Amino acid sequence: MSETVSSVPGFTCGLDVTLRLIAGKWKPLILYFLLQQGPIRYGQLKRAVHGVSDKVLIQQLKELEADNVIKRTDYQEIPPRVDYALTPLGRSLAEALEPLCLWGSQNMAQVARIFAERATWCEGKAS
Amino acid sequence: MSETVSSVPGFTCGLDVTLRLIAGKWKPLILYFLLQQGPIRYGQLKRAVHGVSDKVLIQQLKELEADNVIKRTDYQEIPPRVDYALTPLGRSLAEALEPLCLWGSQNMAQVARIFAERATWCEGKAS
DNA sequence: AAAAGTATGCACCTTTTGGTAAGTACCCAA
DNA sequence: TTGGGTACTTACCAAAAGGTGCATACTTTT
Repeated sequence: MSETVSSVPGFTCGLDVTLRLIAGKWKPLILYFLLQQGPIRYGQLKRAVHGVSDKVLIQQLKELEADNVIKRTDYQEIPPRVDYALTPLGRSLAEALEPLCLWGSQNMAQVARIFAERATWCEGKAS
Repeated sequence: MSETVSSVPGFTCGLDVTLRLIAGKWKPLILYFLLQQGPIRYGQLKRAVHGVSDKVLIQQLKELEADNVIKRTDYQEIPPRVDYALTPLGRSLAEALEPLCLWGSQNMAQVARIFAERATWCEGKAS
């Protein structure tokens, strides 16, 4: 940990490496849904990832593609038909996210209570 | 996935639950270092989490404590001596992060190349 | 008396991030 | 001719997030 493998970014540990690669509110969810349902169309992915805007989804898809985490296939049709899929690198990364999916599913009730308390706490501050 | 367990936040899936709980640039790293070295002092934690400011570290520690993810122990001494440790909930969450640590360590070289290309690409845009 | 150390607070600021709104291109259907 | 659908672009903007700089309290050390 006292030496970094690469000088480009100063990674502090393995977790730092991964987090920087998937930094972006929607990227982990994009990978998750591509793992579950991929390859899928742009529109289908947008519906799966609730709440994201076109502008940001496209932006983060471009970044993931540039980083060789996902693969984009344009069928050159009209209307446009484009598929997104995980690369081998992306697949291994998405699989590493699975324990977080499992953890969230198993602890959903407790986390919901935590968020309810957060809401109460924020309301208290607002007054 | 069409029904959410709780109405407080509209979770889309288990991963969404987890990501929202640890949303914050430094939180995953805080959990990671507490798992590796905990319980530890504030100063030691700050050194382990490279680059974070006091203001933000304290803020995110407060949030994690409020969410029952970590536990803070003030020994009421002068100079101040404060320990931070994982709660059982926090420990299980930190353990779910371990595959991401492993993935990052195993793919560090390739990710470093990705970041190098990003730098090249950004330089191109800057000119 | 001044400095050091530890953990933390706070006002203000900069940067980052995600979103809105309007637009594009082109074929097909109405 | 107009509207719909798909995937995507772009200018501008608001909110969120993280950081800076200075300060606090108190004991011990110099």
